[in-house]
Amino acid sequence: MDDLPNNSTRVRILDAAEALFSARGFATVTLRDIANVVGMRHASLYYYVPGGKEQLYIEVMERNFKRHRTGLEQAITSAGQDIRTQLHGVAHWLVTQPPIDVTRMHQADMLALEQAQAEQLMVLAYDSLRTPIVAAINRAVAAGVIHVPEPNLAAMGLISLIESVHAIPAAYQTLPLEQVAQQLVDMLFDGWRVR
Amino acid sequence: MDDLPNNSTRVRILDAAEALFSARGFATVTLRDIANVVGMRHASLYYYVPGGKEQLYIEVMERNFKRHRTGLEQAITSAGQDIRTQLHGVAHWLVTQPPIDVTRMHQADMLALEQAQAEQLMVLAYDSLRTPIVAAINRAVAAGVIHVPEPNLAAMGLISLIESVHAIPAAYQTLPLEQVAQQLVDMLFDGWRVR
DNA sequence: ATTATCTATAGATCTATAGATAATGC
DNA sequence: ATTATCTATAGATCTATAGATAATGC
Repeated sequence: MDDLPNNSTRVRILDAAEALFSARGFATVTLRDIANVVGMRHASLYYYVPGGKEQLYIEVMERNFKRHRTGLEQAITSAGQDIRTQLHGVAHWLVTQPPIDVTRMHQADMLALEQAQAEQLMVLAYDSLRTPIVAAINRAVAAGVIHVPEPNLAAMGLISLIESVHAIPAAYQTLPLEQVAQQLVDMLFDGWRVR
Repeated sequence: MDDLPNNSTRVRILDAAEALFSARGFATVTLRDIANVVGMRHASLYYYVPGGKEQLYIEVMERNFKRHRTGLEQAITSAGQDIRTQLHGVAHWLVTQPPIDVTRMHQADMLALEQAQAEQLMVLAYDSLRTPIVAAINRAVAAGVIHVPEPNLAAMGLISLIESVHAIPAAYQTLPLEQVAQQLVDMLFDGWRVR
């Protein structure tokens, strides 16, 4: 990486870009949108990110997923040994982060990138999100506490389920997202079928 | 509605637009993309849809959700009384339809529409998807077969979980989507916790 | 001097419209 | 005559670059 002016302005640009790209995707966000949040003209962004919109997206998403990997690992570790509590920790972490829409990334955003970079980014995304959760699942399966036939599928399904809280319109939000996400986790953990 | 030239070409345009908008969203799809699929110049689309891109999106999505409502109801009805089989029917129906990404719709696509139309469309979306599934849930709850604390949340969560099959890259698709969707339904139905 | 930002603008692309032309139906 | 499609183009917007200007640090 080139570290030209690695100061706080650059971080503010990345933060603004991350929030916007995460919520709305590559095509829907313009450099003007990002510059407006930071409080500068869009041309000035090229001083901090010479590669332009595409580099900005890739850099921001790589940073995002690397942070998610450690964030998820810490959320699970600090939750103790109980798998349900660990999953609540996962839900809490995800809800306090910018939204992740893996389907939109895969089906829309990646089309704007060169294929090699797109594939690399998607691998990073899947690995970062999946690995910590699959590890927690496998430990609980080994302990005989849960039964999960397809841990990889289960981990990505859990992510999608939790992220679906961002589909709820403001008018319907009676509870804080944090609690809704916990309800969704409990639903998946306990299952619909009566016991 | 104006029914100008309500022939098969118009239906082909709507079909192409629906597939593209559903997969990639409003901003990522251009009128050229749609016209290319149909095999005409993008200017010719205005003959069939004078309201342009926005009308096309709204009309296509309204058609989409109305079809989902009846499609889901029929999938559930024709599945018999067993709730698990009914949910497999839901999964089968959804997987054979264009993908639905409610989060992307809510957070990105709706920004391109006028607020009143956006709200109306989102209400139609939620009602069309939720109602048939909530009805099935409530029947099974009344019969004492399942336990679902928040049926509305559960229904939308189920949709998101099933639609997450579209986040799987082609290289990882070892099973047909139909079967993966069924695995996800079973996972939610049975739950992770050992019985 | 260097760093950070701005103005101005080129070039590409997209939506939408106007008007011409070809194909079809009476 | 009407229906269906095309060409050409206006107007808007977006990414990106060039070069000017202001602010900062030695």
